[in-house]
Amino acid sequence: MTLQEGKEQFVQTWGALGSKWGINRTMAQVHALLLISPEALTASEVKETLGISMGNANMNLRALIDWGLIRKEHKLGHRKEYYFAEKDIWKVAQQIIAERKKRELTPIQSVLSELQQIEGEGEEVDSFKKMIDDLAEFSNFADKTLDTVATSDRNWMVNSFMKLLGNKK
Amino acid sequence: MTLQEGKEQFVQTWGALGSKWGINRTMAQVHALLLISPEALTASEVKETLGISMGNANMNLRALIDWGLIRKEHKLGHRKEYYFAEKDIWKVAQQIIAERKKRELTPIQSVLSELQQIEGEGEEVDSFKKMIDDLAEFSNFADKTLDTVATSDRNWMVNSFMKLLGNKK
DNA sequence: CAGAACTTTCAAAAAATATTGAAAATTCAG
DNA sequence: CTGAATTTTCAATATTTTTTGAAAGTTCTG
Repeated sequence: MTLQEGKEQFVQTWGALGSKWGINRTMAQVHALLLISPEALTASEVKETLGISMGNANMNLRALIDWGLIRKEHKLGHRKEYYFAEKDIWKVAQQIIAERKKRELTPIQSVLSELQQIEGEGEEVDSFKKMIDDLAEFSNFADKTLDTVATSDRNWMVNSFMKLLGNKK
Repeated sequence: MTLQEGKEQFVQTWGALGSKWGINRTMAQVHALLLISPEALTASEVKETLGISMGNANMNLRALIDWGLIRKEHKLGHRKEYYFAEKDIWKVAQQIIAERKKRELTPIQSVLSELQQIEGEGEEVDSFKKMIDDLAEFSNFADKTLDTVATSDRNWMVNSFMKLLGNKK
């Protein structure tokens, strides 16, 4: 397999993975492309490489900036904007965790608190409340765990989990 | 908020969450419905409650069985099949983790090993290989961590992560 | 400051995904 | 076994999501 083939397969694979996780396939491909690009790229280069329209390239680049996964760069003497990705995979993971937590976990927690307020008594109400309580407890656990992971450095992560693995039995 | 309203909002919310995570909205709603249903339900009841077709109900129920999140039950003297969900949220989480790991992480790891085989030399090849290596290392870490989480009981999970949180600083 | 280069927006079109409904298959009571 | 009840399948349809492309906006050079 040549470098070129490898890069293409990587972009495809990353795109497929993204779409399984509720992330736009093209956005994931743009991210993949920038991850393996040593140099910052222009929107036009992204457009050409992936065979997408300018508007599409632009929208997905902006979405990636919103996610904190890539940044813009002005090159002196150049008119165009250059885009480059955070290359440290551990930081990438932390950023994704932090964003999804903010976008999804927090709203769920607020819905769960509301649902804990339902009125009425009886077996049915109790069992509903039990499920909501369990979910709230679980999401609390997830919240704390993800916070810890998302604010830790790589060495801490690896060490702690290795310890965890060792302790288990 | 009444029980009925609460149940409806829960089903809606769970459906919306699922669709953000690459899970069919209706499948997530069916799951939500069974999670908060003290009794096992027939496909017809699911169809009626969610206002979907029989075919759709059937397909999503089967998908949930494939995911190991619900099971069928034959009731003596009844012709119909009854469906019920695993209610222990920690087990549900473990099941989802185990399934997604099997369906997504494993295939990615195999692609990454292939990509480590690319030929050629030079700066560009080295930086590509570096990224692939980093991803492989990360996915290994994720694999082990998720394995640990997915095979542990709830108390072990809570305790360990609480320790982890305590140790951090 | 004019206008070329580049970026952004967004309504319309295309593509991908989910749903229906009707037919086929299966199951089981009588 | 028979046939009514129920479940399953899947091609056609509907819905949702993504992409395009053209127009508007912005920026910066000369």
